[in-house]
Amino acid sequence: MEKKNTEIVIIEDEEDILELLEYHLAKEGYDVTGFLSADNVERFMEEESPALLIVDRNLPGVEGSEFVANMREIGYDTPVIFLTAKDQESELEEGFKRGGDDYITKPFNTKELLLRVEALLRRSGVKQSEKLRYRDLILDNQSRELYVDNRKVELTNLEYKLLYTFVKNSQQTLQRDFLRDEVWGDDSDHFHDKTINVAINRLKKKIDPVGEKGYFVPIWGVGYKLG
Amino acid sequence: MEKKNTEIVIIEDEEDILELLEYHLAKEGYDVTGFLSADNVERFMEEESPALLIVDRNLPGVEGSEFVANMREIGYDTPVIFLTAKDQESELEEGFKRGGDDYITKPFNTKELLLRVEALLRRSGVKQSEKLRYRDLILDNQSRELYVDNRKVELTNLEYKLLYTFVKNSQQTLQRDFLRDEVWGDDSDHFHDKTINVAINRLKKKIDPVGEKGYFVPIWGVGYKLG
DNA sequence: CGCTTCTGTAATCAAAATGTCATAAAATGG
DNA sequence: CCATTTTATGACATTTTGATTACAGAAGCG
Repeated sequence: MEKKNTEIVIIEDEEDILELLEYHLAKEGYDVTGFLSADNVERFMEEESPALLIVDRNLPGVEGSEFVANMREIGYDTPVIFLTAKDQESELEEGFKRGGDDYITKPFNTKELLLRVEALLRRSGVKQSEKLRYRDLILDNQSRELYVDNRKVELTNLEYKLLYTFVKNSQQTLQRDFLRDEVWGDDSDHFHDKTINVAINRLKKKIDPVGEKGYFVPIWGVGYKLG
Repeated sequence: MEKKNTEIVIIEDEEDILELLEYHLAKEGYDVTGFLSADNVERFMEEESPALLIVDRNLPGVEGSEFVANMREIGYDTPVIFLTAKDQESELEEGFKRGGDDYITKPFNTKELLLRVEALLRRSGVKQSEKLRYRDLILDNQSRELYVDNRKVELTNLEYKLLYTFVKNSQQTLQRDFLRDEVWGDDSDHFHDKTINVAINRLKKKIDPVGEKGYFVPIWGVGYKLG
């Protein structure tokens, strides 16, 4: 999912709705944190810097719009989507005026919510970095991170370059010479025969420790290709 | 009105609605230019750079969403509000996917439209926030001050630039070359390998003397990223 | 000037990554 | 099925890189 690392905070006192939201957003690949009240949200934001807030207008204790107004005052410009049960214009207006960026009325359509979330994130400049994917691998060149089946896997520089080269040229069989030039650099003198084997072996173990995925298929006498 | 000089373009083939929109938006102080079709809009945008487009989805000739998609393709990222007569989810989705930023269904409530316009303009950077945040760090570019967990911390010029570069590009892994260009300047010849290490080390000690926050994560052989 | 502060350089150490080698396993061609 | 070639794997050695500290030149400032 391309939204990895995008954190979303939801503040909603109705537990059912909170869970529903968490479920759908998490399914889209967002990192979601839910709160039943605005109480500890500020502290959380200091620690995590979420990209988006989804806030119920009618919260117990501090009103949702009031909370957002406070956030704005102390300098946060995190985008906000308000949830509002009623469809009254005055409330709606107040929400916007206090610094909300969008709102949606309950009961809401999940798809619409997701679209609004996406649009708001795009608007607010959350970088949708270009991502390469192959099967369940996702390479994020912006942050130089690899996700395997949505789990982050740490790679060394060499491993990353190697995997990148393969994913960039999936479909093709990559010859050893090609890999040497592309990954190690043409200048590489004294290139040991088995260096590539070892490197691929290490990479394989990191992205598929069990060895059931068969990402790399050796082409005898030629090189490797993705499988 | 503080919206003076903010130009808005409306493309709407129903003349009544166009006039209505022009009237209300002009009353709010925007500079409004209406078009009955998308025909001459591109030329207009080249000359005027409006801050916002309001586009009917169902235009004669070129479709509204198609028009916007074209605009995006040739590089415009002007925010767009779509007007759509129908309430079909598929259409809705298509509009968002093609790069529109919001939509509103006809018949619409004028007040809501105005609120959306306001929110969208605010979000798209008409109003700049001078504060940059990351977790519990607050960088105030106005005064060049840094607050860590609401305590002011003095930074040297270099340190500020360095930290600013990181916060501005949180999410990303910043390569050493990039940092050198960005913080030290491209002219910097004879750049010692470890200069960046030392600079980051000093910065780390200032903003996190205990060393428990882990702001900077080294990416081996590449650079650093915020963690 | 003389002082302080900032910042680059160098040296040392530790950790991580990568290369090399030895051996096992697998594929190929008779 | 065997001999040969190629690849896989694990252990070890080497190299590269980063953290940290100390030092010294440079820049600002009174």
